[in-house]
Amino acid sequence: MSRKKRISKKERQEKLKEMIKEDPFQNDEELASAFGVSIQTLRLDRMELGIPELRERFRNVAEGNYQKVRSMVGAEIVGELIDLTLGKQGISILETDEAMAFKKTNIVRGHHIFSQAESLAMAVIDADVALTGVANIKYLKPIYLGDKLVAKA
Amino acid sequence: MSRKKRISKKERQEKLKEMIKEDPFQNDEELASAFGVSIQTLRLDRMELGIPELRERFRNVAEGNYQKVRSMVGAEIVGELIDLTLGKQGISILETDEAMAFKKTNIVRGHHIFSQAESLAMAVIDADVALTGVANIKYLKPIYLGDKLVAKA
DNA sequence: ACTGTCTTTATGACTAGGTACTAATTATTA
DNA sequence: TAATAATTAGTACCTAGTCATAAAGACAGT
Repeated sequence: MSRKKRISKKERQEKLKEMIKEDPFQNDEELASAFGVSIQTLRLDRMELGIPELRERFRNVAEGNYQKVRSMVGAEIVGELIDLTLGKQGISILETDEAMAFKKTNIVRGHHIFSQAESLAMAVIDADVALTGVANIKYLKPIYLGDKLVAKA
Repeated sequence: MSRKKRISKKERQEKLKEMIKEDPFQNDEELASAFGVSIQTLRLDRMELGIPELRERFRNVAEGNYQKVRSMVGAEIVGELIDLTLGKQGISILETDEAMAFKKTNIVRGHHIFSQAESLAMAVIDADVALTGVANIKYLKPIYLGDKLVAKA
């Protein structure tokens, strides 16, 4: 008479994966009690799924994101970064470069256009959230090597 | 006859601040040996400067950045997110909202304009690095509630 | 030279959030 | 019911620290 037939291992693990994708910053205790299982069980699940421990998850996200920011700050990737005040504003200028385009066509990859604006924005964002307009970049026309992208209000 | 007159406390702390700004992901041991002081000294320095421990630094960067991404994925903040393929492209539409502007003037905060484009770009960026044009948003004119921002190639 | 203060280093107890392993208990199923 | 799978418990250990206390070293002024 199992009053609350707990979900199966497989089910649980599936949900665990989702949960961690949604919010990777919960420790084993929190996750375990979310499923109503012991902490050991949850750890077994994590192991079986190859999910690293909380601190490593923090590290992963932090380093991953830091690289993006660094990729901006370090001029080598984003180009020249002018006047970046974290949390306030930033301006970056980048000459298009071979590495950025399809090597064959010299057409700059569409999503890089995004990236430019976006990564700058990333640097700028901080505590305040809420945005404004419409990012409406839709590959209206291909950008060629040397072209410039202007994001305008 | 101090052969290698170690730098002063003040000097050391100044450099420490810089080092951590440059690369926040070093532990006390690494930092201490970088200065040739004991780990305790370095910890004192950190305390005096109000620099949190490594794990907290990880957490800060991770959570800070995760929020940015989440703020995009979760439509409640960025608005409607259309067609976001991580690592490839993304389009988001957002109606301006009271929360985004200065409550008095109804002028949308300048850096949010950035944020819009940038955070989208963040979502798009992934493995590929290298960007294209020029983000040239310079508060040419104030954006009012309901206005739309168009980033164009 | 001695005192007082600042700085640095040492030491020990404690913490979070784990890993790794062993063992025992509880379900489930053939 | 016996075998197998799943869960739980318990212990020792780890990292990267905190916090408090104490001792040792450096340097200045008198």
